Amino acid sequence: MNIYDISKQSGVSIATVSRVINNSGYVSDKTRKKVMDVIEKNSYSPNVFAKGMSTASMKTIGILTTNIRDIYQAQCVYYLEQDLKKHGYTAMLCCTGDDLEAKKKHVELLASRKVDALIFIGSHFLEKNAKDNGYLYAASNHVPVILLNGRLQHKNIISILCDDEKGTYDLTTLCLNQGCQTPHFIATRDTMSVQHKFSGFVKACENHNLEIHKEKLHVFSDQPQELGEQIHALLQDKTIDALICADDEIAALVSRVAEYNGIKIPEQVMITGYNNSSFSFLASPAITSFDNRTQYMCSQAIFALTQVLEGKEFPEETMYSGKIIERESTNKNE
Amino acid sequence: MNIYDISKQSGVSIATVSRVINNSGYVSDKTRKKVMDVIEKNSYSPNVFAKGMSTASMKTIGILTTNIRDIYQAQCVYYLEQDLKKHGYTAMLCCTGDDLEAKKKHVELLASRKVDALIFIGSHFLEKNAKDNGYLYAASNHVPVILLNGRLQHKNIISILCDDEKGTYDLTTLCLNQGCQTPHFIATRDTMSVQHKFSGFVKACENHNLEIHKEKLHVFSDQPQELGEQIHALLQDKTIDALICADDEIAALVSRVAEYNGIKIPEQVMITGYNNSSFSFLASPAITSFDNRTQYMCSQAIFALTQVLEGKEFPEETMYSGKIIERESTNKNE
DNA sequence: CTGAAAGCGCTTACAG
DNA sequence: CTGAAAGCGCTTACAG
Repeated sequence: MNIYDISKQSGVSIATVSRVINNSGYVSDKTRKKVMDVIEKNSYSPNVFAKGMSTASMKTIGILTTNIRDIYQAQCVYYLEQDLKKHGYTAMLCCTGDDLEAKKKHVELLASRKVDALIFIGSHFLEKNAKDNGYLYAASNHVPVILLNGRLQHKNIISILCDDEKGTYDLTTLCLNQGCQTPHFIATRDTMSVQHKFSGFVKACENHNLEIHKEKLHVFSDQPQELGEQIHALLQDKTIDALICADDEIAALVSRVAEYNGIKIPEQVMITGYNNSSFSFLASPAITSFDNRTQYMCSQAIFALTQVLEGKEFPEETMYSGKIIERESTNKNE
Repeated sequence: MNIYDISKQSGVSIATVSRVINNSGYVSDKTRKKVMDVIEKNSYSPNVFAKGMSTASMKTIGILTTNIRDIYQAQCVYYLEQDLKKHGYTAMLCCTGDDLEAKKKHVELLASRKVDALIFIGSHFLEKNAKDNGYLYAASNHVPVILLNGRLQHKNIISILCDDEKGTYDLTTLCLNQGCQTPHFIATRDTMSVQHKFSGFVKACENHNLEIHKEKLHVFSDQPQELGEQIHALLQDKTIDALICADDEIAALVSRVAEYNGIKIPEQVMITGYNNSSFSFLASPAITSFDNRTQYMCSQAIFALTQVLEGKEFPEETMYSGKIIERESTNKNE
């Protein structure tokens, strides 16, 4: 069943059928009804390939995530997909991994699939080394790019993010205000986002007149096994009294290892996570975390997208403030 | 840049260019080289829409998940996507939610996108009520269907699964062998898969001459808050000495609530999870779980897909055996 | 408000 | 081994 069949059965030209389908141009109500009836009777739906060929769009958006198994990235994909379909778009998903070459390959792959835009679940795509982000600029020359949780200034790139520096500043301050003297910071990858978080960490310390060296930033392995061992080694340093973690999963593991070492939380060491995911409240003790407004960011991302795809202008950057969710891991009085 | 440009620049017809691109038909080495050079010089890649239009395929597979935020489903998507791209396919992702009507809508959506096949991250798509699965049969009339973690007998449907009945049987038996007398089973949705698990639970009990009533199967809310309260209420029943949970996340929450109630694990109540996800080993105490071979299932799913799409025959059903991962939550001697 | 016709960029029998 | 040509199913100026 194609547009010619509909045309024949309803006794109008294919041009008119097309107009009815797309609600474009003028069609008399009478003709419209006639055509609609035939379309519905046959439950006809237009061939997307042919449509794509004439309009050069298939209403498809590429979503890139480094690792969909990461509960936070999965959450982003969930919200993005939800809003995407409200606007008639479908999501094409790519899990790239952390390797830069692989990321480039995936961008090319999606480009060859002629997606209408690209959304990067961002913090993992922004390397610390600025020149490694060239492929993002390149991508934005062909198609609008949305950076979720990351920031890059360039034509055709829109950044939607939460103030991670402030977030970590607040989390660190929370610990310091309760008497912690030697906080350390743990991450598993040295991304831009981690840099921002670390910078918030440093500012909070400076604000409390604590000396801060780079040695208090630990970039550990992202393999659970190895990560566990590195945390174990770190915890031998009994001066540490707070561990600010770049995400909840790290924090949950820290909590486990601390328990294994007989270290009391929060009495001996305070722990904070990030993202306010299930890991934070399923851990024992529950972990203080930071709600970085995932859902808002995702909605905004899709809204930005629709605007840009309609040729409208949209602010280069949207930054949300997040909020601390206090739990047992930083509360000595509970 | 299109096939005509390449044709002109290399001095051959578009038919030949097409043959070179697709490695189809006969092309002399000399001609092939000439064409390839031009293609590479221009870094030309064929228009997927036009290709799709002539071949009626865009090498795209629809993956349906009820909830990508579920760590287990996310894991499946990860492995599926990984294998899919090895075979030149791209993944279109839909998160349907649990509502039956919404599921149907998403199947139609993907059908209208002309995906080459559908993969259902299964257990959540198979309703207990057989007649509610009609839409899956319907889908399989248009396009090959792969059911991951679920079983349905029908032409053009291939089921890949792990023996969940056996899995739950083993987990339950593990507890019973250590002296548990009153195990209960907790799930958050009454799917086919839950039915199988419950049936394994029942068999293990019968095998230990324990009476089993339907009242020992609890189908609770899937909202964490409410679920927590229901678990809390259940734990007031002090006769319960083992809780077999349908997945790790439930188990982790049970563990939290038990701790809150001063119930010792495993001494007073043993707990088992399912899927062997991060939740199981990040919980405290670590939770005994069941490795249901996600990665094997996913690889097999994609292998099956490629076979079927090449018109080859493939076994209707593949069933893997899983394995117990013992941890502290069922080990009184540690 | 409606239709005829060109165009989008491929693939693939068919003929040579 | 290669090319001319039909066909895939839409959209959209253009003319009326």
